[in-house]
Amino acid sequence: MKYGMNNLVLIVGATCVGKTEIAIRLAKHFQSPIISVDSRQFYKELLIGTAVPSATDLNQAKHYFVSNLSIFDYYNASQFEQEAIDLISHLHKKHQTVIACGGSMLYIDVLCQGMDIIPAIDQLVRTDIFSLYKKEGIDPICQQLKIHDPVYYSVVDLKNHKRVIHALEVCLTTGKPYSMFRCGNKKKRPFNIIKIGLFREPLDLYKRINIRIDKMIKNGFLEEAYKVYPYRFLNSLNTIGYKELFRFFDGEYTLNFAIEKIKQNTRIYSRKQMSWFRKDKKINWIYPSNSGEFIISKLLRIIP
RNA sequence: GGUGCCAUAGCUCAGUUGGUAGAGCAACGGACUGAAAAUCCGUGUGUCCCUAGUUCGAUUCUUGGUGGCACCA
Repeated sequence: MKYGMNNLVLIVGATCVGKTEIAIRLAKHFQSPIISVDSRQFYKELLIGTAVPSATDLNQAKHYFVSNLSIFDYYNASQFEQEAIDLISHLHKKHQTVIACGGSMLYIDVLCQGMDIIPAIDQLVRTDIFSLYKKEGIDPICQQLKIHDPVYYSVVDLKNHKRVIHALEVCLTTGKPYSMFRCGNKKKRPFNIIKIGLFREPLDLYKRINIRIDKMIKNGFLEEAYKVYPYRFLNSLNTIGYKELFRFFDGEYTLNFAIEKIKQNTRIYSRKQMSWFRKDKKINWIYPSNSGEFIISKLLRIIP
């Protein structure tokens, strides 16, 4: 680590592992703000179901990217990259160490190494392609992609409609193959990044997940979800917890079944997170089952 | 007590005209560059309830058990 350089201490880990508590302890130690890297805590209408930190926790340190958007806003990882990087460089003027904390895998990677620059998609192109997909399925989209970008066509998962559709959107908007923009360059950030991963054994984690979800229900998750039920078609509401409760409101699920499904899908999500994080060799893993003081003293040995 | 039906993967069930078996869900693993809590992909050894018999060979047919369900007394 270079002397005198600014730090970004990034706390990652599966949902429910206990990131918030550690982040706040560190933030208090360094007198530093916290940047949330959680793609669902952005939305101000979603509080209980996305487990945003409590009011008390939020008062312990200045938080950014929490409740900063509405469910009606369009947002993506590239926008987050720009906003977060600008904010961090601003914060580094006052704080040598800034804390970041969250579990959204793509957003974490984008924060650390950036994303390729792609022109904004034309809205007309987007709706055209989507209605074609709705009408005729993925095949005609794949065929068009084959013509416009044979390179990407040969590597993309052709069954994953989101990838295929996006690639074609870029081709048709720009008139150039999507693979031209997709170079995968990793950006160097002008600060040290210290990645800390919190790990718990699955059974321990699953127990915490169950407790948290039961608590959410007790704290009024149903009311919160019912308020946004009319807008269920929004992407921001295609979210674990909300989507299962919507099916309960539809009469398709009983409440108990919906709650079981939320727990189950949260477990699955935690495994997907771990399968992403396992590949990242820069993460320093620690076990948060130890006492808070012990962990902080251990972390301070890692952080320059 | 009598009769009938059922017993196969963690669960719900297919199936094998006798050559040791497969779907859905669950579980687990993986991918991931502008919708990412999204989206997509991969993985099935299980005493085919037990016992005895027929057979080269039984999860499959027969006998007798055990358990469950239904109907009749």
